[in-house]
Amino acid sequence: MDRATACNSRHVNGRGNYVLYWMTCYRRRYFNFALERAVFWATELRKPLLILEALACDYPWASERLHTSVMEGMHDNLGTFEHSPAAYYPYVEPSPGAGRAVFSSLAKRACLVVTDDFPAFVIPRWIETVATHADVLVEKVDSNGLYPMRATDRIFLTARSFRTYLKKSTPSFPVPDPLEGIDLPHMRKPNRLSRKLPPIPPCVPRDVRPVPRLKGGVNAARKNLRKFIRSDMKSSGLSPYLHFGHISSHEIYGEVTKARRRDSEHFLDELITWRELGFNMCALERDYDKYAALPGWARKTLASHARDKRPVIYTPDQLENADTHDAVWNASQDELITTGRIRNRLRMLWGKKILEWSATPQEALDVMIHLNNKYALDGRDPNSYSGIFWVLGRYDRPWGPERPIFGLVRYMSSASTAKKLKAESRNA
DNA sequence: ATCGGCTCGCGCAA
DNA sequence: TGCGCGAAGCCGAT
Repeated sequence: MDRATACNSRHVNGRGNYVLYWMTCYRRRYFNFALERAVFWATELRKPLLILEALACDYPWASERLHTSVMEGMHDNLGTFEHSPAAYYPYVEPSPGAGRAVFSSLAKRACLVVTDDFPAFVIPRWIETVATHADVLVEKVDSNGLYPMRATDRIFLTARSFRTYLKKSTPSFPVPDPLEGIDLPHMRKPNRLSRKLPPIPPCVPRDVRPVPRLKGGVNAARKNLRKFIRSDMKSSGLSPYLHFGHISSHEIYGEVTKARRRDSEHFLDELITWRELGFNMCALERDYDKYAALPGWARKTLASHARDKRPVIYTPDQLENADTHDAVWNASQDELITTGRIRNRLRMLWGKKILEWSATPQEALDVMIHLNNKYALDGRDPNSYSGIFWVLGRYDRPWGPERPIFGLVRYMSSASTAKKLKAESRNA
């Protein structure tokens, strides 16, 4: 299986009480290779399966908004795992650090730990810490996309070459429901765990409000998928669900293909080529979120314009508060703050202007990462980093004429973006 | 409304 | 070695 990776060289403890699935990113029952793997181990060892869906409270950019989405997903999962052969427990960390003790006491009694292999944000560090301290085997499993992200060690620099590579590879699919028809021993409720969801802990910052119109969880995800396929196939709105793992790209691919719509090609390219291109970068490039990982031509051309006079410079605070002279840009930043998303076309303009209005490209990068991770429901994801770095030249090519600040990095203007948006809404 | 040129990396044909 | 082509553009010429 090219989706499972051992994270330490410890052994499976056949005398453990259960197999522990530490669910951190694929927060779902269905189409989940990691859960499938955990079920395999539990069956093999004839042990109960304990699923711990964990939510920390002190990771960077933790907010009421993100907690709400994840906990809505937990609420759905309480339903989906009810009457299943596995023991499912949501765990919402009540205060900073509390989760460590709970996790390590659970891991002590486990035969092994299976967890989600996610290549970005804090997850790789968490897995490393746990793998170092655990007394048993820790396995991470890749259920991110149709193609295993570690099947190659080549970092792809253009979508075109990645597309050609994918055409030559074979996608692999998890079973729709890994718990169907499975018989496992039952287990007693572990201490300190409960099937009830607590309120959002007081330590979670309240400054980024939830988005009631965009409910998290597998039920809302599937509802949105059905609606998307029934309608125009233009903007799916599925990226927050993909990010939290409330739905898998395998299921989306399956449903879209089943519908046999002729206009689905663009969407599938976005879902597969572009989405998995981002996972390829994060999985294989250690510095995926650092300025230094930009392509050489982009760094070179931006450097040669580093000392260009900026007609306007806004501070990170002014940008965050949507306090610029540009109405189109302010609207996109407002949209990000209130809805947790920016529409596709505006998203790129949003970044290009941050580059134009920051003292240096490095500062622009910092601001983009901060604002996107803080407010976007689908932030902190390989795809976010693709979008942000695209602004600075990643996956793009040079475009003349050479301009101030941008050099040969593609430029965008608010006026023509606004014009295109208007034309699009007229056609709709 | 549509077209080419701006410029680089990659894959493929030769 | 050369050629065509590429997520989201812009600008000026027709």
